[in-house]
Amino acid sequence: MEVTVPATEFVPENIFACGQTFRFREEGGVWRGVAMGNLVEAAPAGEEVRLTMRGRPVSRETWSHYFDLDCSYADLFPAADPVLAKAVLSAPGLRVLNQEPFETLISFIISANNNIPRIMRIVEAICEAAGDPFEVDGAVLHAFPEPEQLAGLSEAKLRKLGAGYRAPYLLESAHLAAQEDFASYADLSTKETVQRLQKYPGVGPKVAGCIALFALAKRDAFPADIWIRRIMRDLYGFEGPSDALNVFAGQQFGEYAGIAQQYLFHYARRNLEPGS
DNA sequence: TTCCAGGGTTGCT
DNA sequence: AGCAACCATGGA
Repeated sequence: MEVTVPATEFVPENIFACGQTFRFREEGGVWRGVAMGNLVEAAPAGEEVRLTMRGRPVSRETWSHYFDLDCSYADLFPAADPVLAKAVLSAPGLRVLNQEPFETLISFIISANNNIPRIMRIVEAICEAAGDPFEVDGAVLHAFPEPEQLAGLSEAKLRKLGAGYRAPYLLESAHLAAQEDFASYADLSTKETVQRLQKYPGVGPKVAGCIALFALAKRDAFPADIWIRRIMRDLYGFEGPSDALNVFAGQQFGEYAGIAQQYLFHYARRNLEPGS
């Protein structure tokens, strides 16, 4: 499968290195990662970016949804916010993906009180330990595990892979997810979605917001990590619990507040001071 | 050595 | 309901 996209609408670094997915790396100007049992490559091709997917057959429509290609990222927000406008200008070609729910659930349980390079290592180790192997050009890659496959690992094994104290959360959540139909979340409001996701151990309001936004297409979900809280405090003068922050974000950024959140996250990490 | 990272859970008030 | 201590790990 091959898809080409205008380079102005798809900047791999601002998509894959933005903390929404943890399986993509850059090498020699080409971004590679695994999604939906495929090796995904994003390579520059003149005025376009060529996306090449190899592995388990997946329809073009599914890929289009994965990369959110049917959504134009121009004019998503109310026009009168200079901070957001600056953040948007600083991250051209950013897109919010629609990832697999179970992978997103597990990845963001791991993300709690953790940093992105380490999250990537742990996710990769879990895929190698429990995911279905597949071969592309003689290289062996691994899909993200199904819930039953992850549930088959021991707590000791998960700790050895770097999961630390989150190991039991991962196992219990994998067992729960094996009984779950994530398609049923399509009919729920963002608020109901975020509440229901918190039945998973290791999932609080922030992680639930990430799953809602990055996997369940709830574009008004507004997950607030330390960087988002920092930028909301310093540049918007807002501090408060996640419920109040969601209300504020909806008023300030509109129905695509989650996409605004992704621009702001990108901007904060490049322009704000760490710590405090 | 201490602090920090896309936080959550537990226990106390 | 709000709040603080605690939680594995590794890089800075």
